[in-house]
Amino acid sequence: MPKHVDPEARRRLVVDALFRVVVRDGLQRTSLRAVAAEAELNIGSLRHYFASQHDLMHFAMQSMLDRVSDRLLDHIDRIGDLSRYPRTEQLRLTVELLAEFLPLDESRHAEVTVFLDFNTATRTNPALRDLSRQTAEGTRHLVHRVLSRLDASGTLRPGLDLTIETERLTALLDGLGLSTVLHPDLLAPQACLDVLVTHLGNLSLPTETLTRGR
Amino acid sequence: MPKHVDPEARRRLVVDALFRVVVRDGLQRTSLRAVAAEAELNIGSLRHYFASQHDLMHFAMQSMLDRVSDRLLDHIDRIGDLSRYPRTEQLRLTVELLAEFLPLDESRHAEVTVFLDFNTATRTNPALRDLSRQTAEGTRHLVHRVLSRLDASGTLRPGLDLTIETERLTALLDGLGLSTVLHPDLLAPQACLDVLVTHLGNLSLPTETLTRGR
DNA sequence: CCCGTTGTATCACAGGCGTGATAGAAAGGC
DNA sequence: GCCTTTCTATCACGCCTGTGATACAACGGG
Repeated sequence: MPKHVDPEARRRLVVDALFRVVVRDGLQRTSLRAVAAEAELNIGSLRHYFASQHDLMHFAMQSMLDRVSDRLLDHIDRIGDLSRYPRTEQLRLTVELLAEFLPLDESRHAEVTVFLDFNTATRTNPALRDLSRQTAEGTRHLVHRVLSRLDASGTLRPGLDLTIETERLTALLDGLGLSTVLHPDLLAPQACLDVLVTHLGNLSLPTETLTRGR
Repeated sequence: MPKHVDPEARRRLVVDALFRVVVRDGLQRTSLRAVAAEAELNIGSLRHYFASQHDLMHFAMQSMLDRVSDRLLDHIDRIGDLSRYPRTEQLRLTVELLAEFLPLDESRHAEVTVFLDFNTATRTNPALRDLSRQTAEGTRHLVHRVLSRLDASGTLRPGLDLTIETERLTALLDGLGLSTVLHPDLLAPQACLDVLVTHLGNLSLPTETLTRGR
């Protein structure tokens, strides 16, 4: 016995509309009325599902983070145990995993755009700071874990300071996302990927050593 | 015979106030009234020096970019001909130059904060897009030039793709700035610098080769 | 059928915004 | 001293914002 409307689906619909408005007009111009219009909903309806603007924003940001997180966890699951792959393959898989952070297709481009707008907003918006903080820590943890696994497999060059390398790779991913979102014409998706490949190649042992070590 | 007020100084005063408001409250909440209050000026006065909000914003962004640009050019002048230094010194000088982009002290922190807020705003603000675009290109040119000089001096490892390396280093700088501004507690200035040093060290020939080559 | 819950739709209000218009003060060349 | 230019200060207007209040429709269990 289904209820007339599914509140959860309704919220998703609203949040999707919000994302579209943010991508199109920026978070600054994302008002309740604009979102309602985009969702083809009356503002009264919208407010029935979100008590306040803050509620909507918080829920939207949380939703975005959940989607990214889910996709990453799913990707990690699909990979399984990294150490069972040959080392060159490990690098390829790692690139693919980290590419989830990059705006390489339209969907991820939109996602990174929203991500960026929300996160920069948190600097002066205490209500969302915790979310942003946790995300930043989460990203670092993931990057650190990935690097640790590669290191444990002997794929990386010895003597790397993983703390620094984590920060370096994280900053690289952030910077690539920023550039691509702000200046898509200056940095094509493929170039973005090339940079990531180069970086990981740089952290790893030379190819001949890798293939010998397979 | 000095005029009672120097219009140029007045504008600088207003722009400085605007920067403080942006740092404190974010660009979103930087209204004419807020800037006027921060500058302890009447909004009528403010509007006498800036015909419209757009004028003020454009002038402010241009001013910020000019300051960064001036500081960089000045720094480059101070260095002079890079190739006359030993190679390890070249790296140190390069780190120092590129550190001008990083929020390592309070002044540069504020600057990067404003820079970031303005640039992210340009995504959905056509009025400032050109400025942002030129800046992005300018940064890439500078980074490319620095890498080229190092390469010409034989300080870098051979076989590097400077196009990719330019993008990589630019993204790294952007990412470090972003992290430090959004999460100062997660990435200390010194760590920021460590990452940059590591990166440049990574691009260059091993130290023993460098000292032999001096 | 009836009633409570759920959803939809409006209205009104206070507050902030950029901006046009305007009035008055202050300064400086003549 | 006068007059023009420069500067300061206010008022009012229309627009958009989030939100409280409220009325009305629609559903679904009893």
